[in-house]
Amino acid sequence: MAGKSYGQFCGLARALDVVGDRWNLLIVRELLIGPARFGQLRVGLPSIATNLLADRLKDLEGHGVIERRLAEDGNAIAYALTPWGQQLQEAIDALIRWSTPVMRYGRRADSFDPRWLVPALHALLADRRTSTPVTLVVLVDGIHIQVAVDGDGPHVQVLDEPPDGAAVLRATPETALALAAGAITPEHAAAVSDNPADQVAIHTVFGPSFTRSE
Amino acid sequence: MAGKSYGQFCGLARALDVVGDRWNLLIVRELLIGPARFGQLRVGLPSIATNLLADRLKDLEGHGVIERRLAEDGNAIAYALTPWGQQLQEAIDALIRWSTPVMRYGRRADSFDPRWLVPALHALLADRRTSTPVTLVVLVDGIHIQVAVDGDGPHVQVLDEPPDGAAVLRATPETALALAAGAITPEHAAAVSDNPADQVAIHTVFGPSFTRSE
DNA sequence: CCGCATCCTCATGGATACTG
DNA sequence: CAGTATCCATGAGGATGCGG
Repeated sequence: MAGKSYGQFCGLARALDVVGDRWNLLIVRELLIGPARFGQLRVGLPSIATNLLADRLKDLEGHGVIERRLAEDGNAIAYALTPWGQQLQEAIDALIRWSTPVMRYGRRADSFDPRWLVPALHALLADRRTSTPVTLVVLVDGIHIQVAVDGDGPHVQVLDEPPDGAAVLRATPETALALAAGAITPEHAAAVSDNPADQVAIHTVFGPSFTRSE
Repeated sequence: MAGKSYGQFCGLARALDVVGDRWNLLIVRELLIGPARFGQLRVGLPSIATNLLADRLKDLEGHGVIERRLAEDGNAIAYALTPWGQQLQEAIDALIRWSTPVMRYGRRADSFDPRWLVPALHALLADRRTSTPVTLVVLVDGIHIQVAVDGDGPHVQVLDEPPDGAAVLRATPETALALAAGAITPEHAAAVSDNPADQVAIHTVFGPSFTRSE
């Protein structure tokens, strides 16, 4: 059921023994966005075979990376990361940052789920700090993604319903990524917004990467 | 030859399209220690099939992660990381740090190469900074590993020949890892050394993890 | 020896049908 | 909806061959 161990007394090899099998880190990515049920995982992992998803979930649970819970609606099962599993965010962030050269090629024929911007924005904005908290909502493909930056760093989450009164930046996936990666300037992106208040949030979140005091 | 793409417009998925196949990150780990020839890679990757190693090297070269060079001795081929490939260190560091819970089980029946302590020590000491540079040599299984910490962080490398005059800590693999991970105190390790000068270096390198000014 | 290429076997992944 | 069972395609693992 599980992949074969490398049999090496090495941290990297042992980490890969746990999460190195195909699909495993993508499942963790999905659960990093939030707890999910089997069917929801299938949506975020189009093209995974159901038997593989079931196998991987068992493996990850057995290794202590994820756990089964009761879903909010009572009797169904939901999967969620354990504290140890959540600590994979640092590694996933690093891999996402490393991938920026191959993301510049654009979407091509790949599938896309706007919720994937959650880990991406977190990774690319990981070093952001602000003394006064700032919130910006990025609207991509009809999904509202809230990016809040404070003294602890960025906090990114999907909003279930459109916010009112918040600064909103409507963007394509490519634009949102390029902005977070610093490949295009906030000035360029801000042009698409008409609200002056939005401009401040856009510049604060996506501005130069050194620590900002304001 | 190469594994199948996930077909997702997501940084993590694209990163895994490049380095997610079995053995790939372990090959990068070996090259992070230093450029190596085919045969040297086989030593650091016991149990890899030679055709797989050849395949993976082609894949990684094709993706721009590694490159073929002329070895030092002239006409042979050596493999080395490209600048982009070197940037995988951040991700590998994160995976190594994440693996500490599964490293505490000890070596068991796994194979071991003391050179694997190079990425491990780098990962576990990554946040160390000192205003005045400190150098400590860790001797494990007859291999001398130099750990130099300065204002830029730790610099870890294998020494080809024993140093003279430097502080040396003789340790088992488990002890070296536990020390770097903060699982045991420098006092405990320092007991194995008899040289008072060594004690300073041991405490500076392996002491509490907050930034040290001295 | 080193750096692969070829062949063969079998475990794993992938697609689809099926069941509680 | 949440998986399990089945079957086929593919890639890993291991042995061996072979030119430089």
